[in-house]
Amino acid sequence: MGGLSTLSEESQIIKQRKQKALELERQGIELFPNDIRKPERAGAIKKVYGKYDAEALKDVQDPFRVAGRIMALRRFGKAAFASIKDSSGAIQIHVSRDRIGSDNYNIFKKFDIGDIIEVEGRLFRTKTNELTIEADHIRLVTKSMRPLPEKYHGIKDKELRYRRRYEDLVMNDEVLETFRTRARIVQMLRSYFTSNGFLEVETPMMQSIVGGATARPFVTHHNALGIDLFLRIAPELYLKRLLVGGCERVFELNRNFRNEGISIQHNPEFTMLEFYEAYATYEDLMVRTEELFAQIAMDIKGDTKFIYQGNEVDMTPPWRKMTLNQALVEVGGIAEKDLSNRETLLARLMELGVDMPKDEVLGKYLTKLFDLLVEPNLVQPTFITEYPTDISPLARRNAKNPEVTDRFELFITGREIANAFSELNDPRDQKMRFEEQVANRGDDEEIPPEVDYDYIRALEIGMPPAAGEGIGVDRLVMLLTDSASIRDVILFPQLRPLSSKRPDGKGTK
RNA sequence: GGGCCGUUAACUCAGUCGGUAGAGUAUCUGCCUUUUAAGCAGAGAGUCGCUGGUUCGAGUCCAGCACGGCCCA
Repeated sequence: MGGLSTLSEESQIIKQRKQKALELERQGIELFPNDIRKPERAGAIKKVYGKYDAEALKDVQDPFRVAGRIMALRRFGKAAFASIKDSSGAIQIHVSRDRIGSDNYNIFKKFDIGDIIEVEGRLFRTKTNELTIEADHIRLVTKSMRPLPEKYHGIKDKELRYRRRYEDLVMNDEVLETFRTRARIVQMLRSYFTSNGFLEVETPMMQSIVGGATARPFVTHHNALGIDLFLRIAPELYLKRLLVGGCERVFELNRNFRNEGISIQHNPEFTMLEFYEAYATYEDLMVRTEELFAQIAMDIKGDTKFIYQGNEVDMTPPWRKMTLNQALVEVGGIAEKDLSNRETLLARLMELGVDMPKDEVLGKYLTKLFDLLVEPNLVQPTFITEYPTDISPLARRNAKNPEVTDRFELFITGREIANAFSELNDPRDQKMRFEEQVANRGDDEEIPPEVDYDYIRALEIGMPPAAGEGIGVDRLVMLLTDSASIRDVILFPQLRPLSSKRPDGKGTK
């Protein structure tokens, strides 16, 4: 696509625009002035005077001064209408030669769609009853050297929208709306935890030993220390060190990095909220999660029931709870007697087109089958509990059945949104599980290659009984903004660079 | 990693059976002082993603590659 070239300087439109800019400059017009006083906001003016009819506006003597981007321009020789957009909304202006004088009007004639301008004048209503500013003064604020996308269809190509989010934001108002909602959700999460006595902290993004999740990390190198560092895949082990240190309620709201595939619900860097609460169990966290999510839904949607991608989601507590095995039987159609039968599980996986090694722990087979057969069907909020211990190395064993842990994952609209458990705080058990993990690692890059003995040491100092949870913030935002792709809730999602050169000259792959 | 689809003007898109490139918006020129996807008349604007191949001739057919989307793993 021609539009994807980095700077298509040759385009005649751009040449013409630069030419016009030069002409304005020669006439002594500043193209990028820096003495614009803070303008009034289009949205605020509309909010107040939207109620005034033509008669009432005649009594409003005060002029209003706005600044914004010209989004539409309809010229008629000696007068023109334009739509001026700022971050609060758009307002129409009317510019006539008789009112601003022919010198100024000739300058205005050189303004283009996309330019940012300042306009001052009184309000009136047009024949078609649109609230409009009759310009007394008009001034260029920032010259635009490049044409905006088509005014009616805007910018639709998803690749262009993600690569040039600035243009997407200019053209598609709902984009800013989505990110405003995102900001509100983040703010609500933060204030929920803060007001419940949780301390917000920041723990290392660069870690010398990865941990806290099963995922391939990004590797970087610290020159002065002469060591490789990993971008964190989770903050968990540091937050639990803080529990040891006496921070009984902590949370961190920040980015994690996982060196894995990119998909409609995966971005290499994503935002996670992790919180830890001493003297609580995973069952307490279920209640907390219900309360928190219902509260956010009420605030954003005005209801705990809302539509996501055509399906109604009902977040009214309490939510459905099932054990992993129950879900596999009832939703996944696995026979109960097969749940511990490696051969039949493997055979079923083969049927589904998944070839897994024969020597994996049973939990891997069960969760893989769950991913395929159950997860997509969990549309309404559902807590899945009793995850096998062999795939939950940081979770506390269930008191009655040590083969499973006191853990849940939360699924909504067929996606994992949260993962929580009562924390393992017995350093002996933790050490055993870590060492076993590392011993069986092979060359699995998703498993840390070394045991974090300092974390064991911390547990030996003593971590109070606690429960912790991670919430996928991007996915929560997707749910509440009815976004189909994680890229729609991340301002600058990761894409392959357009022209990255490899040493072998073969392009980017 | 696999499958399907896409990539043509700044943007949104057509392009038939293989015959040498089209529209709308935007831009430029002219007309136009109440329009709102303003209107009317005219003009300019293209490495048809890239590289090869088949052919007298390729946007179109074939192969490879790049980037993206969706689905699967």
